[in-house]
Amino acid sequence: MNVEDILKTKKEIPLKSRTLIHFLLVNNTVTEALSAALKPYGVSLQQFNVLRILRGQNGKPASLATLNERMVSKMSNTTRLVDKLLLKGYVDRKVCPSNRRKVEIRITKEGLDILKEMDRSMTKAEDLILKNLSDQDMEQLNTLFNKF
Amino acid sequence: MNVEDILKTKKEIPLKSRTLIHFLLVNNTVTEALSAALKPYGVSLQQFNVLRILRGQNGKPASLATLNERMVSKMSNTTRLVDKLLLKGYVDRKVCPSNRRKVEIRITKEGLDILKEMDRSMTKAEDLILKNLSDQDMEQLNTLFNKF
DNA sequence: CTACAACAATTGTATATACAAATGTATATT
DNA sequence: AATATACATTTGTATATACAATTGTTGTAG
Repeated sequence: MNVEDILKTKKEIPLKSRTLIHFLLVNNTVTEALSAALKPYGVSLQQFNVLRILRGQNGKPASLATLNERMVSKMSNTTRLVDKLLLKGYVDRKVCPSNRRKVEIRITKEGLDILKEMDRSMTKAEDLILKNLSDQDMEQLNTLFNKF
Repeated sequence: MNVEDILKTKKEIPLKSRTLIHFLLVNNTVTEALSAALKPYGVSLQQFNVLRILRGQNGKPASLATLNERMVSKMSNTTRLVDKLLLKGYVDRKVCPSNRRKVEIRITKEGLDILKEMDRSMTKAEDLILKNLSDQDMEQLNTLFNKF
């Protein structure tokens, strides 16, 4: 993926701008591929993310605030995001008995099952996205990403 | 920005997943910073992008299809995106006389002026986002991004 | 114990995005 | 010329996201 080709410009783009534009372009291909992998399951990347976080809790419930901390996007979504997962039966939500301001969210058996299937699909997508990168390339990327 | 810290997990994450998660995390910080820089001007990143493309046309009009090709996201937005810019007076749209299916979109004087201001603000944001990266780091990133 | 601040989640509203269907125009086929 | 096909954009609809305001609950100071 060459930036100048895509932007169809002859002018040289300053290194910083070029890097960020390139970043955003790659982001699109990445998120498109990942979303496509989840499409058969009818969940968004964010919803998948929440399911994974809940699985990582190993039965312990998570509050909305906890989810939000671990996720990337904003709070206001989280309520409605969980609503969607609830409708699909992948999570379970109840008021926390010790602090009624909080809610306890858990992944259901059904959620765990479907998540396992999604994992397979996601792994395939990841392999495809990263097929041209060596392990060393990825290590390098991670090192560079740490500088952001 | 360390991935394991953010995800609060003890388990080692496979290299590929780790790389992609890290990528998405960086994407959030990047887009947040860039959007924030544009906020005072009341335009989204996409709108800014369109204005830049139009400036790059040097007076030549662009059709929606052209914009769409140069942009990253999807067509359906583009009509409405241009609507917004039109409302703000930053662009001008008329039916193409030689092919009435097409539209000719141009950036206005006002658009050019405001774009110049935005550029300053964006450059500052870029500097901030990339403050920990050397030129060599960025070159490396660009090389790696070419593999996607 | 009352009033007030802080907390956790939800709701409202506006805007953005994705995908499919529809509109209007041009080109090609017969 | 009439019809079908392809093209370029627009519109409809559902969903996603951002930000502010609101609700209900808990903790605390007087």
